Amino acid sequence: MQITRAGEYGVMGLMHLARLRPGQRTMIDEVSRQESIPKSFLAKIFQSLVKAGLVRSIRGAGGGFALAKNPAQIPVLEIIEAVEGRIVFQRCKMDRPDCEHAGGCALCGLFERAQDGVKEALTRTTLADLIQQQEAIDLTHPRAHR
Amino acid sequence: MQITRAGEYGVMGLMHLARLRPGQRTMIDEVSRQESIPKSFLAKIFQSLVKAGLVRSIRGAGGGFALAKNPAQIPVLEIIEAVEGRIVFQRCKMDRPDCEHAGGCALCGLFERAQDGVKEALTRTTLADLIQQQEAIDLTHPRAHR
DNA sequence: CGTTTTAGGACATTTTGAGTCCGATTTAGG
DNA sequence: CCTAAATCGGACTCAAAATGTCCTAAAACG
Repeated sequence: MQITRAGEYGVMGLMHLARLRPGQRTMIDEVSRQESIPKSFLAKIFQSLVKAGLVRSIRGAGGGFALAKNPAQIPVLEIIEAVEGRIVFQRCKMDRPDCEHAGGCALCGLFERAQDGVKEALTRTTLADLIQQQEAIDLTHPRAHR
Repeated sequence: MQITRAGEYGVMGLMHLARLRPGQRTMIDEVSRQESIPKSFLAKIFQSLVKAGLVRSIRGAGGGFALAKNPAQIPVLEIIEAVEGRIVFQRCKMDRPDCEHAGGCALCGLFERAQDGVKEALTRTTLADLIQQQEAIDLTHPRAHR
């Protein structure tokens, strides 16, 4: 019951991209160093983000990555699900649609509500919100690195 | 990002106990068969529930398990956390209290809100609610086995 | 062409999930 | 007291998932 490192790194990576001047691109190596994320792991994560259409990749010398959408249009849930796959708590319906609990079992109903609780929180906050919140924190609580 | 089988089985086991006449006890073997849960796995899960004070165990011949509290006094979250350990999404504060993000980082804040979303749903529903909901479902959507 | 950079897949390692097994302990009943 | 019936607790196994690493290919710039 946790968000994986991969998902977390994905969000951090996108936060990094979102802080660039619009249109500017940056390389995996840069992001990796600045955010202290293992480079080849981050590379793989970015591949998922590209496939999900959140990031634009430019190959070859002078290439790199850039955000493909406005940060305010990217709910954090979308980032995490792009990396981790869809969040689904409830099991019986997904394993087999003709689940023995068909018609709904109380437990599955509850799990679905719990899942919606997570998703709601992760949907309400966008990448833009996250950056703005971070700036507010940095302002009132300054620290050398970052 | 899921509730584990162990947690799920724990809730199912307690639902089973809660359906007994008050004061009545039942054996692991009985619960295991009726709910189709591997016996020795369920045994281990029940140990956690006993330690958490949700279930009373009676050892020796003629022993078994019985609910230790009123089902209406048992939020499902309590069951799941008894079995799985506490639900904590956020990682930096727990790995080391002097986390580099001290003072709060935006991402941890978000994860905390997501976590609260799950916990809220699992706290609001009690074991008694779950059983009542299940009865309602069984009524409108009858099926042979259970 | 050669260098830089992403793409993609195969591989390695560690942790977690999901059980199993077995000896110890407790208790009821004969 | 002895035995059968239960839970207790820990060690163990096995598989899957998380977390990376590595290497070759492909693309693009100069």
